Amino acid sequence: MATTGEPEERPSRGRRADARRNQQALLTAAAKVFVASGVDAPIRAIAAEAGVGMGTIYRHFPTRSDLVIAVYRHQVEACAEAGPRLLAEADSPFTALRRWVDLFVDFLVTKHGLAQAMQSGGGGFDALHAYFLDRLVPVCGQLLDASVEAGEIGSDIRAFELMRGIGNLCVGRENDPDYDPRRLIELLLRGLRPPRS
Amino acid sequence: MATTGEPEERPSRGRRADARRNQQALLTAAAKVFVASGVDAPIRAIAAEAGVGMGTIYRHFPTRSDLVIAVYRHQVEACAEAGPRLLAEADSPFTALRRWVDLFVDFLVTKHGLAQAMQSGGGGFDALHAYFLDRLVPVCGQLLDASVEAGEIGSDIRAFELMRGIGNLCVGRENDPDYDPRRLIELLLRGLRPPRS
DNA sequence: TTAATATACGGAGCACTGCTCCGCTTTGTC
DNA sequence: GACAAAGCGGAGCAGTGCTCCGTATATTAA
Repeated sequence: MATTGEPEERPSRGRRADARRNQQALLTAAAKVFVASGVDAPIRAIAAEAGVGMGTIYRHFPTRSDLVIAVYRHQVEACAEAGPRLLAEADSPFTALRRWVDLFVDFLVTKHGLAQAMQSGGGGFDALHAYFLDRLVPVCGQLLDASVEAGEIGSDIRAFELMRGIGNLCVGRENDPDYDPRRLIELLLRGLRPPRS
Repeated sequence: MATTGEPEERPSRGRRADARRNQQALLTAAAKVFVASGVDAPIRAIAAEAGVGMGTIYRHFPTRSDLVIAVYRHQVEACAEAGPRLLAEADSPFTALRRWVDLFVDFLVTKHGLAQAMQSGGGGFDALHAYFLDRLVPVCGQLLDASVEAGEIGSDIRAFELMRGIGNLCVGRENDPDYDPRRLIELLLRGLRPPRS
């Protein structure tokens, strides 16, 4: 079963002080290790970095997903909240969509292995997959709907499919000069435009 | 170093009879296990299925890539050879490209985990990645060039990037009714069309 | 302050996997 | 049949995920 939960949302009221400290230390350590070794770094390495035992990390974050979600929650939220804002600010819904996709891609490609993990790769990442989708698909759907309404999009693509495709295109070794996911995503977006009359 | 290989191309002349038998048994066993458990199935499982020891499998196929390549070589070759043929047969270069991509996608999505492995996921799959690219990028490039020449393509996408994008879009659990990579690939191809005048 | 209890900690240990290494077996040859 | 070369098998090591439970600590009550 996927753990749905916000382990660090409630700031640990009523729990023991050492537990709170350890949870914070784990988040900090995980962020550091993720940058260095990717989101599928050995759990032991994160525990060591935080100076705690294996049991502690599993108690606070039963699955890998829980830890990754906790580490990146703020940024995912920011991305989700940017959707409506862009829609209000931009010249047109499609421009907003384009910018939002850019934001999303920026987030993905700077996190080593996150794009891979976000696609239900089959590790302990199921909850992560669900979290991203639950949080961002509606936002993407809103941008998509607005673009359709404005007649800027001809295709009947669904938000889930688009997001999954974008995520997939971001999978792979970062810093590869021969592969820029943005270029392909631009192509994908261009493919959404209505057929020439 | 990536083994460049063709271990089964030369039909084992001059080698001992048991070695030839085992190699064949391994190919058969691997094909079966790949279907059941994907291309990243435990090596032990393949060895067991073939009724040989660990040493034997590593002697014949030093890396996982070597084994995967050997198992699917025929189909990759068929795909590579289909390129020029389609170019000759089809109404237009872009139609040929479209059909070829279809062929490629068919191949990828029916092999559990192959698309994932083909993108240098970082396992023992480096040689596999190189093989696919060496063999298919030139074919794709030919189709792309012909399409550009015919004025059917406006973008300056390179073959490597396109193939990599297609491969990426095919990554993920097969048989997911909510995600059809073909739809996104169609969008991608549509995005290649020249901008409306 | 001290005692009692719930809470949390730590890491040994098991299962699984990749890969190597080397003593033993089989094959081909004379 | 004897011999060397070729090949085989699997024990064993290292890395990893995850669990389990004896021990330590924080908190509360007295």
